[in-house]
Order: sequence, then structure tokens, then C-alpha cells
Amino acid sequence: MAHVSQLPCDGDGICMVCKENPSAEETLTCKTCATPWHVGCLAASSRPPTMADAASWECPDCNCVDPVPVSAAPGGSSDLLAAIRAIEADSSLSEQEKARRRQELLCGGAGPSSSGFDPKRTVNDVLDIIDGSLNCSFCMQLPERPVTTPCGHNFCLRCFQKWVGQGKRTCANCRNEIPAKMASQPRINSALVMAIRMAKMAKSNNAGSAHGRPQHFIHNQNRPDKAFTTERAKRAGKANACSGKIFVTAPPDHFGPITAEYDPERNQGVLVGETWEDRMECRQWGAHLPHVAGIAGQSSYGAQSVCLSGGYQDDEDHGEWFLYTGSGGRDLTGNRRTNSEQSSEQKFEKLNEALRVSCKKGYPVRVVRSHKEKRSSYAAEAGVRYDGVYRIEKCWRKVGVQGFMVCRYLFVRCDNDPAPWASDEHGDRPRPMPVVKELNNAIDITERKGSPAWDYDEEKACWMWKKPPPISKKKTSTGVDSSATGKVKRRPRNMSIKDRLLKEFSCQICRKVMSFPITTPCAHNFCKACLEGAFAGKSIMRQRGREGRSLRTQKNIMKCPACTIDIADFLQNPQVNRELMDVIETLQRKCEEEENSESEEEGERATENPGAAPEDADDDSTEEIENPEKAENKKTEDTGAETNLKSNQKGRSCDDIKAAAVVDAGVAANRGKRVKVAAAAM
DNA sequence: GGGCCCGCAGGG
DNA sequence: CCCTGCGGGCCC
Repeated sequence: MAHVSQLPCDGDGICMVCKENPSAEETLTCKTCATPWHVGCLAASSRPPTMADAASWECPDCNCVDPVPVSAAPGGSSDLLAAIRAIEADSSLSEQEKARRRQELLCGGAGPSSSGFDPKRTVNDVLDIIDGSLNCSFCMQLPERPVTTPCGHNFCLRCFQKWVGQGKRTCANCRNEIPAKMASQPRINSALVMAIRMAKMAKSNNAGSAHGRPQHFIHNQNRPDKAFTTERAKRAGKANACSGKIFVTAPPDHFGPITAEYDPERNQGVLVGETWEDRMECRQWGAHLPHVAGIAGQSSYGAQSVCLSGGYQDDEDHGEWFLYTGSGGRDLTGNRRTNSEQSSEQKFEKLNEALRVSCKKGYPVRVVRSHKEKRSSYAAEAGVRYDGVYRIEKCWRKVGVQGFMVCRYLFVRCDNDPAPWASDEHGDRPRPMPVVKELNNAIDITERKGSPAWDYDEEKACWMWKKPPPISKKKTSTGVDSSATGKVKRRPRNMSIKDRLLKEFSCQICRKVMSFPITTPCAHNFCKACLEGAFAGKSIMRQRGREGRSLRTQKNIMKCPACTIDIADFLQNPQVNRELMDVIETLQRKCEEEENSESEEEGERATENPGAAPEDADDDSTEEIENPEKAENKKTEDTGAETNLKSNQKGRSCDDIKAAAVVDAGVAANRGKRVKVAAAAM
């Protein structure tokens, strides 16, 4: 019994045993792994004998020589009974909620990587399908923020960080070496996140479960368009910083998620996890409009969105919550757009004040994360990703790392969809306020006084506007209401397992569902054969041959085909991610079953080829599909093909490289069309 | 990989 | 109309 119930506090400071938020005095911090533990819930034998010993105290996990897998079974039965009775007696819970909490309890409670009030993983459901093959070797639970080692083993981010935090540099499973880069900067393996979610979904669909809501998490496929470069920007000889058409009809001062009603283009809205190539493209979909500034807002009205892209050293990202730094205090003379050096203090004015308004009112603030943030495990793998809405619970000022006063904001996630890194099937539940140490030295602390405008409705079990959202003061970007476009609204698609398999588990080289998947240290996934083939002989040059300079300087560097990370060491002995492979194979079997049982229900979309062009491609796009460059040239013959090709390939960080010619051509064809439309409008 | 320097969009 | 701004292509 003893060490089974020994669990630390989670990322939000909540004790995983008693679910309370212990005060600083009741918290012990392990000297080895720096994890906080609730003293009251520690076995007596694990507590430090005296107060003086507390500073050098080592937690039960670090005290063990080996990572002893913690049993998922619950501890003492009397405790369990008491806990179940407490749930039953809680009149504030619905029957469904009670059932859910009972199940959490029986599933062994929280694992080390769960957070806040999130219900625990429905382990039993998933184990039926994937037979436990995905479990983290440390906590024996499904990894909630899975990371994959180069040797192909999967762990919770938290467990992995704890392990390397102890100075361990070998895989806990096979004792292979963990590269320094992976140890210091593990990235979430999003394919694995999807694997876990899909496995859960497949199960709950079969059981006709109450989780009826389709999980709409998408990758970059189906993106209808790209930003275009204006003629003026071309004349200036620069292909930078030009905006494209805004596709959503939400006004620029719209708060909260961009829902389907604002998306006449796709009729699905902006989905959590949606990723764009760059800030320009992100802007086009309305998630975050400014293309340089990190904050969108108006000082007298509120802030609608922020971007985390590593521009401010003080930022601190914990996924479900983060500390954001205000803007300003920098010297921008010399026509600079940004400057990493701070030279004066920040104040609550302009955009910083806009954020403070959103804090006071409790507005939902959209959050996008850029790949440029190098210090966060939650950063996008490539491009810019929409991560849902957060609320600013507090703001204050403090002296920043550069010695000047900065404005600070505590963001806590409150979205109805799960975060891109979370393998949960559901969105956020209200979670307790994280403990922020720097508040002790803060000034101008601002907290919300009244009730928040955007809040969790226990009855409906979702986040919603509890007060009417602020009235927009602006016109929509297109000036056209979505209901007035005359477009027939399509129902959002509820994807089949087959479609999702193709979308989420396709190799980034061959575009087919991966066989023998390999996860690189930069968290990209490929077929074993494709990856090996890509680096056989001259293929290396084709890989990186984006332009002449790249060829010359990079031909001897072996980089991940999906990003710019050097994976030469990894390629010496790449290991198949067997666990991911099991999941894919299981889902493929499910898929076959699904096809057999409901083949007649498959509509127009089922026959779609995985690599086919997006559905709104013109009939005459066939030629362009075969020759994307031709399509490009057709568009602007006068400026020459070279410029176009270059701009076509700019910033191809992740999904774009993996895009096979057909998809590329589909996009190109679409873009051609869009540019024509834009030109006609001018 | 770091510095330069540009157009652009939005706030006030 | 001026100021601000967590971009981005290109040069070195």
C-alpha cells in the first residue's frame, strides 16, 4: 500500500492524492527533481525527519534506484469507499458527473502528468483497444503529453522531464542514450496524441457513448489558401510582410472562438490545433490578426488574442496556463519592428491595458503558439498553431529578467476543446489558480472583481458567455455577413476512422498511412522505409534543395524532412515506434470493421482519394495538378518564374514539405484562383 | 545563425 | 497622420 498512493502535486499545484491545493508551508519540494509534494499526504516514512532536513529532502520517486512502475490499481479499499461515498453525497454533481468521477477513482486516480480538475484517463476503455501498449513506462498510464525518444519509446512529458531532471540520460525502457537536445527540449508527439484520442473515440463510438461531439482537431491538410504577396511588396524587391484575404467573417474585435458561422469558406470555424505556415496565414483565419504584434486589442475595449512566439524572455509556458509579458519598453528606433533588448519600463497602457481589460471582464482570449518559442514544450512543431481560448486571471507588474519593469499576465485555459497536446477527449474544466511565486514581488496587482463574462456552466458542462459579449465596434473584414454570402451551409464533417487515419498518421514523405512509423527527436513521423530512402545517396540533396544556397551549405547535413533540425545522429540508428505502430494497426482493423458494417453510409467524401485536391478545386485543375509550377507561372508571368517558385516554397517548415505534388498543386490551383479574385476586387 | 531592413496593419 | 509591433526574406 505504502508507495502506491504516493503521488506528488500536479502542474497546477494540486495534490494528486487529496486533490487539495496545499499552501506553501504544506508543500515539500524534492531537491532532485524539484517536484512539489503535499506533506499531509506523504507516508510518514517518506517525510523528512526534521524541518532542517526539508531542504535536502528527496521525494519517494527519486529515492528509488529504478523507476518503479506505479500500479494503476487503487490503494486501500476503505479510502476508496469513503471517496465514492463522498461523490455520491455531493448534490452539486449530475448523475453523469458522478459516474465519471467514480470511474476516475477506479481507474487509479491521477497519473503524474495529469493536471488540475481534468478527469483522469479512461484507461480501461483504451486498454481494450491498444492493450496498454502505449503506456508510459514510469507511471504506467497513457501518456497525456506524449514524447517519443529516438529509440522509439513513449513517455509522459512530465515523467520524462522528471527522469532527465535527475540527470538520467538513458531511456528508461531500453537504456539507449537520450540526446542532449531531446533531454533539454522534448517536443510533444502530436501523432501519438491523436492515436490516444482516436483510440478512445473509436471505443466510445462503438459503445454509443455520451461523448457525442465530434473531435475536430485537424492538421494542415485542407487548408484552402495561402497569403499572397502584393505587387507593391514585389516591386520593393522583398517578398515579406504582406497580408492575404481574411477568410473569416468575424469582426476584428470578435472575442472567443471563431465558430462555423464566421467561416463561410469551410463552414467549420477555426479548430483547436489548426496550424498555419506563418503569422500572415494565421491572420487570414482570424485567430490572431496582427502580423507582428503579439497582442491584438484596444485599450478601452479589451484584448482578443495573443501570440506566444518567444519574443519575451520572461514568458513561462505550462500549457494549460502560462505567464505572458506585455509589449513595449523597447527601443525601436532605426526602423526596427522588434528588439530583444528592453530599455525602459512597461506600463499598463495601449495593448497592455487592453489585456488588463480582458482580465477584469473575464473575456476569453484566443491563444496561438508559434514554433519560434524554443523554450516551451507546448510550442507548435512548425508554423503557428491555434490552441483555444484562455482567460487572464490576474495581471501585475514586476521587474523582468532584463532589469526593467514588465507587465505580466496569468493565462489559464478555458476551452471546450482539448488542447493540442492533451490526449483527453474533452476540453477544460475549471481549474484552481496556479501558484505564481513572482506575485510576492509584484506591484499593481489586478484581479477580476465581478463574475467573468466567459465561464463554465456546470449544467451544460461547457464554457460559454455568461454575460453578453462586448458589442463589436467594427465591421467584419469582408463587410459581408456569413448569412448573406448565399453559400449553402454544409454540415461540419464527422470524420470516419479511415479519414482520420489518413489525416493524422500519414507519413510526411509518402503521404500514406505509416508503416513501421519512426518518430524523430523533433517529433515528426515517417515510415521507416521512406526515411531511409530519403537519405539514401543523392536524395539528401533533393530533400534540402530548396534553393541554391541551401544546396551548397546544407548538402552534408542530414535534416528532418519536415523541419530544419539536424537528425544525422538519429539516422544512424532510427528505431520504429512500435507502440504507435500497434495503435495504427489496431485502428486500421477498426477501420475495416467500420467499412464492413456501414459501407452504405459513406457519402461523397468516402471515395475521396487521400491525396486528392481540396474539394473546391476547379474542374480545370487537372493540368495544374500535374504541373504545379505551370500553375504558378500562369498567375504572374511578368515577374518571372524564379520569384514565384521561391515564394511558393518560403518557410516550408512542416506539412508543406511533406505535401506531395498533388496536394501542393491543389493548393497552388486554389491560390491562383484566390489571387484572381483578389485582383478583381481591386 | 545573426543582423539588416523592408511593407504592412492597427491603435490612438 | 504618426507610432508601434513576439515577421520574415535575404545577406553575410
